[in-house]
Formats: sequence, C-alpha cells, structure tokens
Amino acid sequence: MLRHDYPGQDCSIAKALEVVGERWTLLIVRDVMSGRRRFGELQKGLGVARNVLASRLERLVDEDILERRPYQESPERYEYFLTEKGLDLWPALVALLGWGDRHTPYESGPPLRIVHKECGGPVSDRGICESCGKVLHARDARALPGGAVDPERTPAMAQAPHA
Amino acid sequence: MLRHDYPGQDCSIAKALEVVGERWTLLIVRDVMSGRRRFGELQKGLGVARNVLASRLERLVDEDILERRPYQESPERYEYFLTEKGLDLWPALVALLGWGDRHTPYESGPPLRIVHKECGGPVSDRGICESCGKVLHARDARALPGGAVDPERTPAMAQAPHA
DNA sequence: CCGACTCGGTTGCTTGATGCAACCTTATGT
DNA sequence: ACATAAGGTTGCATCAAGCAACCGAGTCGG
Repeated sequence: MLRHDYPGQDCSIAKALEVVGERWTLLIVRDVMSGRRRFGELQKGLGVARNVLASRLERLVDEDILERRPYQESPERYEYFLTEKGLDLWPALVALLGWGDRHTPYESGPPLRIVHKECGGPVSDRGICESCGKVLHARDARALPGGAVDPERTPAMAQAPHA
Repeated sequence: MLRHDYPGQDCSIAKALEVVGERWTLLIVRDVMSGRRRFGELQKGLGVARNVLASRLERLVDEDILERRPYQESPERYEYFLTEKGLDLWPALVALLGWGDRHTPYESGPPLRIVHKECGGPVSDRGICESCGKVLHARDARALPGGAVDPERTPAMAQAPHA
C-alpha cells in the first residue's frame, strides 16, 4: 500500500481499514489474540518479512490496538498484548472467518471452530453462541482445530486473550 | 501488496483476506452494495486510480463476488452487481463499521446508521436488529446518513442490493 | 574463554504494486 | 467539427513489500 489512508472517505469502514486494512495487520491481530505474543513467534507463524512485521507492530501500538510490555530486562525483550480496542476487533475477525469458511472449499471442513468457553457451544459468524444464544466478545470464546490442520500453525483464537 | 496471498496459512481468515484484503477491495464491495454499479461512479466516489479499480473489479468478478452485466450495447457498457457470495460479506462490513464507529472519534456521531428495512430498528455491529432481534442479511438492511456527512459521498449501504 | 545460538529488531537492496496522467474507442450532443 | 461521456488501457514514477545480512546484549556448551 502506498499510503495507508483513504482520503475523503467519511465512513467508519474506511477509517477502520486505514488502521487494520494493511497487508498482514489483521493476521497479526489474529495471532496475538491466539496467544502469540513475541516477535519471533509472530514472524515464524506468519512468514512475514521481519521489517514489515516490525513496522506493523509499531503502527498497532501507536494506534492503541496492541500494547508492548517488557517481559525481561537485559537484554530487554518485549511481548505484545491486545488492548480493549484490539480485542474489540474480534467480531470482525469472526465475520471474516465465517465468510471464508462458507466460501473457501476445504476438503476436511473448516480448519477452526470457535466455541463458547462457558457452555462449549459453537459460535456463529455473528459472534453469537448457537447453543445458549448469548452475544459474545473475545474473552468469551476460544478456538479449536476443526479439520485436518497442521497443529504447528493453528492459531487457537482467544484462548488466553490480553494477559 | 506484493502477492495477494498468505502462503501456508490454513485459516479462513487468511483465505478471506487473500480475496478481499487488498487495498480498496472492501470499499469497492461497500460501494457496490450501496448502489454504485458503474466504473465511473466507483472511481469518482472512491478516488482510486483507474487502473487499480479495473484490476480489482476483474479480480472480484473472477472470484465470483461481483457479476459484470452489460446495460447497453454499442458502445458496450457494463454494470457490476454483487453475487450471493459478495452480499454475504455484509456481516464483515457491518462488524468493521461498528469497530470504526466505536474507536474513531467523529464529532457529530457515526456517519452511517444501518437500519432494519422491515421494522426500522437500528442494526448492531453483529448485524442484528436491536428492535426486533432478528439476525439480518444484506438485503434486510439499509443505511442512512447518521451525522454531518457530505451527501455526495454517502454510501447508502444495501439500499438496493443485487439488482 | 571462545564460539554458537537466541531474541528483537535494523539496514540495504530488489521487486512489484500503486498513483497519476495521457490516450483509445464508440457514441451522443450542439 | 468539436466536446463530452463511459469504460477502460498504457507508460512511467514512486513507494511498499520481500529477502538476506547484520547488530547488540545476553546465555549456553565445552
């Protein structure tokens, strides 16, 4: 992307995409949501170029979607955590996941199933528990591998969000 | 974007973003959903470069998200319509819209309100009518200007989808 | 004590996507 | 005859993404 803005668009979709619409950004958020918190983990899991990852993380921190916290000193090492604003992207991710599931042909079923932590019921693409009917948020759900997946690469979404 | 794929990602979010994650793509879908169907209309409304718009439209047609139909011959002129697969992006757009509304400071309120056609109730970011509780789809809703907006640029989402 | 490895980046270079303006074709308006 | 419209295509300049090498602080193995 040349510029990451969409000038002249008075629309919250455009505003949202200015922030999270760059290549890799939503996948980074997904991975952090799934418990990947460190630079190396994210880099290896995504296969993204290191400089690009560094620049995306910086932007996400600037936009208050991620928070960068040291987990040790000397050498200083950092982890990235989702803020409330970042966790709040969960419905959008679930909606995209649902669309992808419905329209991408996978031989062995969807690679990820989202379930309601409390009751174990499946979660719809609207982020609603199909078992108990509650409208869920990131912390209420977690992801399980669904079909034939490489466990190395499986993001277990929202398994341990935010801390 | 260099390549528009995310190699090695066994995840429907990644699959979805491979198709609709390129710059401009979701905004094009939003505009077509709002009734903009012609090349010139889309180009002017979005301010996107013409060659980029042409390439996005081609890809969206290839991916069966848009359908290109002639509306006159000699000279041949075309309009773009959403397929079912394209209309099915509505929940994701609504979720992004909601996130943008919640986290983008607008002085005069959200620039767009989505309402349920049938009962006129406001629609949540999960695509659910807050008045009657129904889980909605693209055709069930339409968008109204919400705050201080330039009417020239206001996409009236899903006002007349698909035909 | 020396070398190899880890982690979290940064730097430099190359490739390719995006932005922009000009042009093309068919046709209508005046 | 000339301008305008629609729906693109072409060429060129610029900027972002991919890739590999490097760096600095520290730890581990021998």
